[in-house]
Amino acid sequence: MDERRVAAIFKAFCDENRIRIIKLLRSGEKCACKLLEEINVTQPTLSHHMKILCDAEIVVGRKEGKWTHYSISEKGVKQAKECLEQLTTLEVEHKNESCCEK
Amino acid sequence: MDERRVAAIFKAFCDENRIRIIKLLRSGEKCACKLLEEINVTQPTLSHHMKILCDAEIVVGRKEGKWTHYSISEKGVKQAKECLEQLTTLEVEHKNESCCEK
DNA sequence: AATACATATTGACAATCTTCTATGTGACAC
DNA sequence: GTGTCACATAGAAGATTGTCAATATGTATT
Repeated sequence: MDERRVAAIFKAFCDENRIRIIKLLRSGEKCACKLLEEINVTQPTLSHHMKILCDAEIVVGRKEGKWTHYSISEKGVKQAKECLEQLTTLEVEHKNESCCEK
Repeated sequence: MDERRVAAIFKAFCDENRIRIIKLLRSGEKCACKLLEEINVTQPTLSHHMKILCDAEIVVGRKEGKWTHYSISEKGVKQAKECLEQLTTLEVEHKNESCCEK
């Protein structure tokens, strides 16, 4: 996965309000109006954050009439975890000798 | 863990150059000068990124004379993984009824 | 069609972030 | 001490992001 995509995924977790939103969604699907009641931003700002969360695929939106119900995407979360794992696992082969020895 | 700290941790993974740096460190400890050769930024910019990575505790620096050797922090990575896990695991209790029903 | 409601989009502004140049600091060699 | 090297810090410029008010879009109701 390229650096650009990785950055986009973890951008979901880089803002305090988005983290609050994710935490709220742990208790299950919620519509935007309910989320709006609980976090202290205007409706367009919430909409903006939901877009970032959906683009990162951490959250999915389900439209139903006038409402949009948001929930945590198990698939997206799995991908984020795998991404974090792959990014931070030390390589056993090709181990570099340290540079700049005394 | 509070939202501010969570955001700081994942900020480590929100920039393309920082992701490149982390990837480079998968092959083992590297000093700043070596990292500088491989990513296309100036020395102060690298220093700035290393500070963010160290603050997030994803990377640790080890000073040795003039040099600083950086490596991935197993402890910090573990914490980030646990944080991601905790943030995205659905709660079984207190399951909310969906709002805004037709 | 007219209205009301839920959400998205636009445009502007402020805050934050990335990057640079210039300079500072600490370690080693002479 | 003087010079050099590796890295950090300060300050400024430009880009990106978060936020809001205003407006648009789409859906249901009357």
